[in-house]
Amino acid sequence: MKQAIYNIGVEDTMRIIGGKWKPIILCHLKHGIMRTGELRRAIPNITQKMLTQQLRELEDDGIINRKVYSQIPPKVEYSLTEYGESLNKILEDLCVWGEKDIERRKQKGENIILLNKEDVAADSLPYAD
Amino acid sequence: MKQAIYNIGVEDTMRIIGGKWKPIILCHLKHGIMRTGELRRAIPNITQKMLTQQLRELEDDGIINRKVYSQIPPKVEYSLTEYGESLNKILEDLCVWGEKDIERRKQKGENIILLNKEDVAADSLPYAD
DNA sequence: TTTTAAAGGTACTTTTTAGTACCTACTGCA
DNA sequence: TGCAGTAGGTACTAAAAAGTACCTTTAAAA
Repeated sequence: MKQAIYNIGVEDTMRIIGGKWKPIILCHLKHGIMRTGELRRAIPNITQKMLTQQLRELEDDGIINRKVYSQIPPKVEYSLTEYGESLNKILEDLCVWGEKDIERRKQKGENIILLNKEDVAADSLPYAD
Repeated sequence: MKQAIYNIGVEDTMRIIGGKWKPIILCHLKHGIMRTGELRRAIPNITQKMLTQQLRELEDDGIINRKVYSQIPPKVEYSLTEYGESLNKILEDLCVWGEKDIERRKQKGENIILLNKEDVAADSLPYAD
């Protein structure tokens, strides 16, 4: 059995949700169940390979569920596990912080664009400013 | 001027605080001012090069301050900017989630160790490696 | 006189991560 | 008949990130 040694908790968190695609995948899944194709369309530029690979790792870490329907053509649904949902607040905060940061940089004259503010559910979320 | 396009806020957040070392550096700096050497001792295994490089990038993104004292030998202090402090809650949550996750995995029999629950830390102590 | 400590620079190499291209199976539809 | 949609797998390559080794400056201490 291989041993894992961490110096600080955040190392473990980042091992699990870090990288280029995992935070994005999780930020979509926190809204509910999604099929593979939905995720692929929701995440422009991700390849089938990277999507599947990242989903497998998240599944192995107990963050997401993979539900396979035995039918043709195949149907697979992904969702956060109960444990994965313990990340909901963090994921939301990460999204919102980024949205505000982009807004801030835009104000400063940077050429920066956010395509989907899909996350905010704007009317239900009071901005603490 | 180069253009930055994001599909979702979390992409920007991760660009700024993601990677192997930045979350760790920031989790230390959220406790207050630290000198370069303190950070180096607090983060075992980080090299001088990576430390400086990551600190520069965080500075460029407006997250941390770099205060240079004109003296020999040199003295440089790093701290979160006011803007950087808007990440405090997120950083704390990332740390705590990881600590709990490590505890959970340990209970499940995984061979996993957390050396410093850094929030009680004497994080300026020189650790032998 | 040599060494140490401080902070950091730079060229180069290695490792890790991500991307490309092409493959599977099955069924319905035009 | 042949292609689209669905959810993958796999070998190989490219790019990004991180690591190694060695360099600088200066004052004080050994």
